[in-house]
Amino acid sequence: MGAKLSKLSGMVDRTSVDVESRARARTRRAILDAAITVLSQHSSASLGDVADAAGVGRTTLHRYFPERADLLTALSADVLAQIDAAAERAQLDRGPAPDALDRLCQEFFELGDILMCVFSQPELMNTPAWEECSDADRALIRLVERGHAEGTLDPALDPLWVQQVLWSVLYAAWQHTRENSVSKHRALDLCLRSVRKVVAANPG
Amino acid sequence: MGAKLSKLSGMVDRTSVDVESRARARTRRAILDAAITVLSQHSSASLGDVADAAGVGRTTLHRYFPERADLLTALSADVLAQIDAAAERAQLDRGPAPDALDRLCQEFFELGDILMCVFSQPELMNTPAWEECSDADRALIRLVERGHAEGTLDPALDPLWVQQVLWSVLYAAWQHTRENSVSKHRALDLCLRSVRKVVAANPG
DNA sequence: CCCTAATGGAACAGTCATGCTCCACTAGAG
DNA sequence: CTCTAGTGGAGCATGACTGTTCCATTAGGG
Repeated sequence: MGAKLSKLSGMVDRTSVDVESRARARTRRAILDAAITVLSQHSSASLGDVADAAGVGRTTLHRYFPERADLLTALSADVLAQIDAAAERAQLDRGPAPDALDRLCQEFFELGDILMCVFSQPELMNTPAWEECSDADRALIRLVERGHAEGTLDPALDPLWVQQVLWSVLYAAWQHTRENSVSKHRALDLCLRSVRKVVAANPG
Repeated sequence: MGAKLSKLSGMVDRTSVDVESRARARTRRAILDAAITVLSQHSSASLGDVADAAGVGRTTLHRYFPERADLLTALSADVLAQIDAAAERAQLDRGPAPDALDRLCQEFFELGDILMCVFSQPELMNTPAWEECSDADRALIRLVERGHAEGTLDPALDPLWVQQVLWSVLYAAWQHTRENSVSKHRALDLCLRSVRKVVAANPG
């Protein structure tokens, strides 16, 4: 991919590069979004299904991602970036730990299908970049340790477990909306309430 | 399948039927167990992989389950039966609701890969028998409603949500053992502690 | 020991996703 | 308007999985 782009940019001037990038970036994004939607529901969907969902031809998809592995790699990177961005928005280092966890929960909940992708494709997160040390992961670990120090988070729950529970309860919330036709608002409320109760420091 | 069995039983006497059934039942069980193990990790694994894991030839697998769909149907029924059996063992109608939920959690935790199967293959549970009304489901719903009446379970959490959280925290616990090399004992402890905190009625 | 059910391997055709090429079409920059 | 990047469709070769048949071998009951 890099070879092709550099070849193109060598053929045209700077302004043209921008315009091209706009068109290509739009298509690329459409494909990635479609991939997230489709693969979050059926992890072994064909590339044709993804192309259809993206509203592009299979040929075009192959032009952007020559092999299936290329699409998955790009998908992985995109998901990782969006998760990190959500964690950034939550400003985990600010305010009481339980409140910060609330904010993170809400930001992650908004990710929707991206969330489900991570769950239904755990093997997709085995790239070097995901080796359990994304920015979001590290921020969350810091947050939990801070909560322990503050006495606001249950000291019996180590950071990795808090992370597991957070993600799985988010998953539960989305499943709750899908299977039981519960409103997103209600699901988020249950999610927040449940996570808060789990991580709360024992009053005794 | 039924046709073949009835044909066989028509050719031999009663005692032989039992012996045959023993051999066949053993192979059948090996295949189902292998399917649970393999498909819980890679939901689109080939039948050859399942046969290998079961220690039988692909031909033999096809003899028991002519088509892939037949295997999945049998798998679904088997998983459902094992879940119901686990719920039965938990005796949900006995004792305080939180304690009963604890027992259910422990029984489900022991199911291991069966648990992961349900998670990674939700589409597999779309058979008539699974239409959200298995014995285990109904028992759990009764249990939560009883807890609400007793005042021992949080009235803000409806039965379906409790079910979602229970399953997803169980999933989290198993993932915790897989990814973070945590002992099963420790994971179960965290799981029980977390579920208890979530469902507890607010003291205030 | 004998016999049969049960199994495993090999081979085969059919199906489907994939990766690739070629060509015609369209929109948008100049 | 002209030209080109971008696109979409048809077609083709390939490989993997599937479902099936046939045959040789083995384990276990009588």
